Amino acid sequence: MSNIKTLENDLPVLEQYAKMFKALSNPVRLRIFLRSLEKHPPGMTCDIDVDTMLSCQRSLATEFGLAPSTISHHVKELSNVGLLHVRRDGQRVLIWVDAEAIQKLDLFFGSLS
Amino acid sequence: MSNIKTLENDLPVLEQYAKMFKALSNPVRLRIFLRSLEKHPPGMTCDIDVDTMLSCQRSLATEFGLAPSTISHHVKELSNVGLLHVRRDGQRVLIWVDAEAIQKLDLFFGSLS
DNA sequence: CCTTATATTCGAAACATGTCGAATATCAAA
DNA sequence: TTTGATATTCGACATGTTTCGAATATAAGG
Repeated sequence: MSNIKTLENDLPVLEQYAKMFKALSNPVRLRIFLRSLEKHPPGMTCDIDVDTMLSCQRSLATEFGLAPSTISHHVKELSNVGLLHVRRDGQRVLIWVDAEAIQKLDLFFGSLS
Repeated sequence: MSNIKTLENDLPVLEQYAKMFKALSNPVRLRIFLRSLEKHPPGMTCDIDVDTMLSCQRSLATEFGLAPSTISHHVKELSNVGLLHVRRDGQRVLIWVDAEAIQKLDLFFGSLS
């Protein structure tokens, strides 16, 4: 299943993958993605471990040397393609990775080698 | 090994991955990549199975409905980041995927889940 | 050497992306 | 309800991407 021959001709699925790769193609977004992953490993749900989820885009902004609005923009792009989940929690915004998306990407490259 | 904590702070490596994702972030390039993969599975070297390697960018151009110069450009982008190998063979140009690059990408997502 | 078939480079046009700061929105706590 | 802290949206700008066609390059065969 998920073999190359099938994938190669499934244009809609191909475009979906392309979008995910595009989301990860920016170093800033890739860092945000990995940071959220560290704080909130896939498998846990939002309700189990809220405190360890990555929050505070402002701290990311200062750490990366970018404007908060830029971080906000990148987070949105990641969530638009389903790689990240976003939820407001008071003043902060919690973000965490989508476990299924990672699995999908893992399967993609696993099926190639 | 290749754990997230390390990866997250290794900016040069991160940028390398970002470049690979960018190369795969375009549907046309993703198709070219998968096509070359099908024709020439990783593990085989160029010398073993030259005849089955993907060649003829012109046929790709007509198949994708794009100008030959556009295909040439995309192939170059893929090879620039080490995902594709290119070799002239007479009038044609042979292209095939880099097995190591795929393995690297597989490892990347494997280490996340 | 000319012709034909392929591939690449180049310049240009249209479009998308990354970034900022200002304005606005959301929320908690005084 | 006002203030302070955070996040988002918006408009603008610089830069990058995608694509083409024309010009050039490379190679095989007459």
